[in-house]
Amino acid sequence: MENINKVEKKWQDYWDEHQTFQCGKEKGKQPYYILVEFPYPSGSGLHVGHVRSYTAQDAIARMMRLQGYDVLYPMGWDAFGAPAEQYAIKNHIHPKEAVKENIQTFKGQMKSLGFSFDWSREFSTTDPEYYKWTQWQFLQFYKHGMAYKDKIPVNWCPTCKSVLSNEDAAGGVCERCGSVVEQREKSQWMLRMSDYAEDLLTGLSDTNFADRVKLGQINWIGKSVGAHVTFQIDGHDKNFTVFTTRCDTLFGATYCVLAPEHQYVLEITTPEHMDEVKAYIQECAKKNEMERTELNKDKTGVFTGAYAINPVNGDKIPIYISDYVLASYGTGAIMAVPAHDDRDYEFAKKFHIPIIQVLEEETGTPHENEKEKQSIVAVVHDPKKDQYLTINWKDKGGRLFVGGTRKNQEDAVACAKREIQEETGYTDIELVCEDFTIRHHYYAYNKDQYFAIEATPLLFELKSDKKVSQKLDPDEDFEVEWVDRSTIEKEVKDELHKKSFEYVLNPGAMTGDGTHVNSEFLNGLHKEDAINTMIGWLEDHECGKQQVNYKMRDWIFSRQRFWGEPIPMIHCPKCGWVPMKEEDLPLLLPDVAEYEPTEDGESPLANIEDWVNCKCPKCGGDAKRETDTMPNWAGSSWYFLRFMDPHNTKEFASMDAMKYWNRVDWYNGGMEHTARHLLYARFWVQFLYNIGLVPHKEMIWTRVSHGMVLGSDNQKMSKSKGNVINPDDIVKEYGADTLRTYEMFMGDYQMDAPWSTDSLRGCKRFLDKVERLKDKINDQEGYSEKLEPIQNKTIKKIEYDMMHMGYNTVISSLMILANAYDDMESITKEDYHLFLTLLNPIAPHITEELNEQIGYSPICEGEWPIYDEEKTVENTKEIAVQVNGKVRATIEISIDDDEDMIREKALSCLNVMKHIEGHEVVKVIVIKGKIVNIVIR
RNA sequence: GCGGGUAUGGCGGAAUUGGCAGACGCGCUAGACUUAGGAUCUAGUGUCCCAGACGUGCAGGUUCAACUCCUGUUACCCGCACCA
Repeated sequence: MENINKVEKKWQDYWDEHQTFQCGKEKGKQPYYILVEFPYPSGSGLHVGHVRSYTAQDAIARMMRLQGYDVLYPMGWDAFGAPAEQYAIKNHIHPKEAVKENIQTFKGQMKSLGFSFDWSREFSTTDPEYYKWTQWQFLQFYKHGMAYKDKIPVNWCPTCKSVLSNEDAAGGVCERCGSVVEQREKSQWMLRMSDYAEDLLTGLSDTNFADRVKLGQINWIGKSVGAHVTFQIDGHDKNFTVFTTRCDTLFGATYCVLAPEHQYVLEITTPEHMDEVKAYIQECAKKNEMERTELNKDKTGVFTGAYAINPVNGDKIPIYISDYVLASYGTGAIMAVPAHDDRDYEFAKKFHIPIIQVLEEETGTPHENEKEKQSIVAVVHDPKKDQYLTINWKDKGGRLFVGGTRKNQEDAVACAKREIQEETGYTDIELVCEDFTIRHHYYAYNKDQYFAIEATPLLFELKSDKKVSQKLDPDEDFEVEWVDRSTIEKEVKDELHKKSFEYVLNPGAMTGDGTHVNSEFLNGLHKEDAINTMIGWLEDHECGKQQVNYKMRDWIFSRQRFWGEPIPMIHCPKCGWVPMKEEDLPLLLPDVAEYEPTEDGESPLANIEDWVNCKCPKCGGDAKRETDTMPNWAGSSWYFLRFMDPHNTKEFASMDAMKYWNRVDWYNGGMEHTARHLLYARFWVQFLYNIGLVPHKEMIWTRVSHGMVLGSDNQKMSKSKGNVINPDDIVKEYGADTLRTYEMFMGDYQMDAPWSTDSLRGCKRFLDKVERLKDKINDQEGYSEKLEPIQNKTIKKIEYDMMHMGYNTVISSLMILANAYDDMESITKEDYHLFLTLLNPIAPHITEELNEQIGYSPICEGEWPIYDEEKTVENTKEIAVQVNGKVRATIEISIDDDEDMIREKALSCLNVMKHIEGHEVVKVIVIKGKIVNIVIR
């Protein structure tokens, strides 16, 4: 098409002039709300990644409008935030100006791509008319006791001079600038999001989020059910509480650990340990989170000199402090059970703390009337040959290690040494490790007896080949063989011996399920029952109770920045914190030229005296404003509600408008926002619901996430890699429709896909071909009969695929349809118009233009075609005939052929006959309309 | 370590319920039309020892039939990461 950009502009202007995409105007249509994450208007302009998701949602919006829905597809700007502030500081302009410029760029780009947004609903989170309501909602949080100020250790970015949320400081580095985050104490506004942990979890069942999105939410909330257990401190009139998910292992607790920041540490530390403890605490304070959570870090810690009393057995167990216990999770204190927790195991090994096994893994099947025995499984390793000593019982038991029963008073090691000597003759061996016992059930045929044995796995190292003669019973008929590891993995079949080998080769805590031992009233119980029994015991003895814990904490809601919504709170020396009067909102940001953060980390607003000084709304006395602003996540937590009623000056959105649109039917965004933004937004909405301001507890029904557009080198696009594609360049050279078509065609929408300019050209060729098809138009009326099946099938497929995000197959089926048109001598005008309508949601400009050229009224004002199910079925079909699962022929079947007929046809194929000749036909499977399989012998 | 995802030609990727693997596009090869081709058209294009056999990361299993279901395993990607 000549001058593609001019044609595109023509139709963009047409849509603007006719307000084609304004919604909510007509009564009686079914509303449908399609949402894409509104962008942060950065200085670098629209990314091809934006184009991908906006086009996808645009295609659905355009199709559904033609189908008669009242489609809300809005766009706005999430424009508060650090980059705009930084940019403004650098260029000595107000961030407002920078944002205005960027919005203009973004909007221009979006228009040039023909997205069918309802621009009449546009707003920016930085508009006072919008952030007035963000502030108003903050006041509601405050008034309902959901916002509070608290002095807490916070993540401090020394470069941005700002406090960061845990989320923004993920991994111990500032998300914005990458600096290493420090810990500081600061008074911060907080929202009680943790109160909503359970509701946020259960609310997921009222949504249709993709599974991976739901999982992201669940993991972030991090629920764990466990117990609180209270430990008395020996010699003190004090106790402390630990959180544990495994209170069933309490009999195995051999020490406790407090976080270095725990309030009791200095009080309980004995004088002789004080110096060491203080030094350790200091060391930890210096370390930032990054260092503390460093990979594979060795456990560190010190003994306080104090002891705790284990409530179940009265044992005195040492109290340590260590930074592997986090002050911020649970109670900041743990009971340590080294036998059954990996971290405790590691710590206990390092500090030589006793390890008590209280849980035995079980193998085999339990049976009545079992005889109890204690036994060993001894693995002997020869380091010189890297082989293991086995006993090959051949068909009388296969390959095993040395095993045997413990005699009276004999310990496991002695027993193992004796058995090794008796069965193999080796004597010069050294114990490497003795692992946790395993409970094994088996049946001994020779004794006609069921046994339950407690077996100790042991590992020895062979020092030399020194041997004495074996001492065998007459019935002991086996070969002693040294074999390597792979042979053992293949040939040792016995469950107990297999497990034992695994145990001794990878010694560590036993964290799985099993049977309790050494645990008095829990003995014999499995994990689940034991936990319940123990909780009952703890509650009866008033030293513990069931407790649920969440990883998710309260939301730190303060930022020491200029470019955010001011928090509408006033501090009065007499009245304390006082909320602003609602009628005084919005609290505007001042128009000043300087807003660098202060050195001590106060918000830039603190420097602006005119602004800070005010009167107390309660007593009228001199007071000061809060100078912190809200985090970036605030404005984006409710913007989708505002789109339903964007010009309302009395409410953030009217209940009527929200009831009309009902909720966001389909929300698309990046995977990177599916955890945090979505959680904040849901929390915000649930709160509004609880105070009666929105119609549903969950206002977002479906949430999907798109894959990234990668550079042609398969790497994330970035300026430094030089692989960035600017959508403007593509639009200019190939046109918006080509870019849109390509981005929909490039691959599975939910997965990352690399950019390919070659493939883009292919899409251009496709659109050119569509244009050329116009030359085939004849002067006949209606649809070409020959094309009707494929036309109807294509309509059906496109509808299905669109709603299932199969955009790439939407286009491939359109390509197939185009090829079918191309194979025709000629096509009718109606055929052509149909094709243009189907392609229109993806490529709206060129289809409108061609449609106009053949004399039709605009597609955007027309209707989506309705397919005829009957016509999607073709009269004849070719199906495959298999012989023993291999395709040997194809046959043509007619729609009314019955099974016998099809069987007949299949069996009479020449090639099929050749393959069944001389064989017996066992059966013939006929799957109607699909396949015939002839099974022969 | 935990959680999730992915693996199919030279490339991007199809295969809705187990039913002809490789749709569609790119790239490539040959030819046609052309002064020309980054235009268009025609034919071809998984591999091989090519009447056939083998092929969806690898090893098994279920089935008349497996990319699809089950068991085990490897690699890569993403998220979380001492969460008791």
